[in-house]
Amino acid sequence: MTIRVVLAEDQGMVLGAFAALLRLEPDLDVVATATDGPKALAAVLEHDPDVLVTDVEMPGMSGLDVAAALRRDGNRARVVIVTTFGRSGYLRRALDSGVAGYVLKDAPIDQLVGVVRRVHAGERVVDPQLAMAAWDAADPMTDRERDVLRLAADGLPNGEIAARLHLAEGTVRNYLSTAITKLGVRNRIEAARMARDRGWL
Amino acid sequence: MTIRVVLAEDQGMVLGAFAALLRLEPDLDVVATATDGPKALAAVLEHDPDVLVTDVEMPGMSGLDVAAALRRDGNRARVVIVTTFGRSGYLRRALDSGVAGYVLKDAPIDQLVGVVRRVHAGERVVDPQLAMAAWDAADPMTDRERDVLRLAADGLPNGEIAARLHLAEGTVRNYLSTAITKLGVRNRIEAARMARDRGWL
DNA sequence: AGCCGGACCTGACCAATGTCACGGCTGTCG
DNA sequence: CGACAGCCGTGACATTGGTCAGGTCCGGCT
Repeated sequence: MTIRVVLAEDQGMVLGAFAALLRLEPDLDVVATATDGPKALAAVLEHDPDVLVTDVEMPGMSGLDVAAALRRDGNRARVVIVTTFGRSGYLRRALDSGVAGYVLKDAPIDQLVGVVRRVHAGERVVDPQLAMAAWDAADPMTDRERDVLRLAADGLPNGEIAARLHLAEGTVRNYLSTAITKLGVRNRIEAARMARDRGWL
Repeated sequence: MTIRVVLAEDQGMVLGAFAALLRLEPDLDVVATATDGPKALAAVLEHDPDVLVTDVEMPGMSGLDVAAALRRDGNRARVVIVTTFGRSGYLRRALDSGVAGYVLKDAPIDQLVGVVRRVHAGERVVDPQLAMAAWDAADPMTDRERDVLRLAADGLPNGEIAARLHLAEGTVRNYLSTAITKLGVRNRIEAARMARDRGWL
């Protein structure tokens, strides 16, 4: 009774290393790999695996988007997210998307194999250290503030942000100002950095 | 005659995967691993390996810094850099630091093992796709411009940048202005993004 | 020597950003 | 209903950021 796994990760070398490692386990079978979001989704639909192991940040479609899409389709595959740093905002969205496991790339490698097995057995597994952090920092920003900050983070001037969102320039300034105040920072750059670090963008 | 390797990479899970993979090769021996720059340096000094395989971005000290330090000490270890995306500026600095190999994490996993062997045999190996890109984009910024842009990228206001560098505020503005002009962008945010993407910070 | 180019540094000026006080709208609770 | 709280949207005003036109100093070249 082997566990059939699909593996998605955009960095080819890391993907290869994870795949080689999972194949070493006699009860695991890596049936397909993918290097971006859409390919990951297609691979799951084609191979009908027990578990999808995926990175969050991938070209085209994030691992979270893939998980949400599978959820909508009623696909039976259980999803394990593997990500770089503890962006607590991601975890929140991941849980909303029905993700079954959430592991940090900082963790020791054995943990990955363990989580795949436990998730397949029906458990929901989240790195405990991260689970703590997720709840003490809820996103304080409104949708509009997030929209504006996202564009500002790319270096767009207020005028252009206003044009894209069909707002007055003063309004854009206002949203940025409230975002800056809520996050307790000094300007849009620090605000963008903090929001990004916490997975709020 | 096994090749003795030290492996440095800050993400524990990736480190573990690479280590497991290299250990599968009969002619390679992973004698130590490290999760930050200073530990990598210490591990090389203690174990005197043939090859150091290291990430660029690590806490404390970058892989490039470690390579430069080894070079200065006349250490015999040959250095292979493994990094995420093709930041051409990094490659330039890497070659200056006497690095022997440079591989992208996007590449297939087999390449890593091959490069380690070829580097140990005395070759200098650089991902050819990347080697091209490195020379068509030289860093146009002066040292001072880089200093200022680095701090601006962290969100510091001009006044504070001026204080840290013992400059007048007008001077800071001027450096940022020239950097913005040279890079052909609209503001400090875009300038920081571009410089980062190209490995110029 | 005199000239030139480039990095470094500066203040004055205008444009972009951040703050504030204010309305309109919607939903909730007594 | 009326009071309240929260999000959305706006213009006027102060602060910060970007541009310009210089100035000094140093090394290379004629």
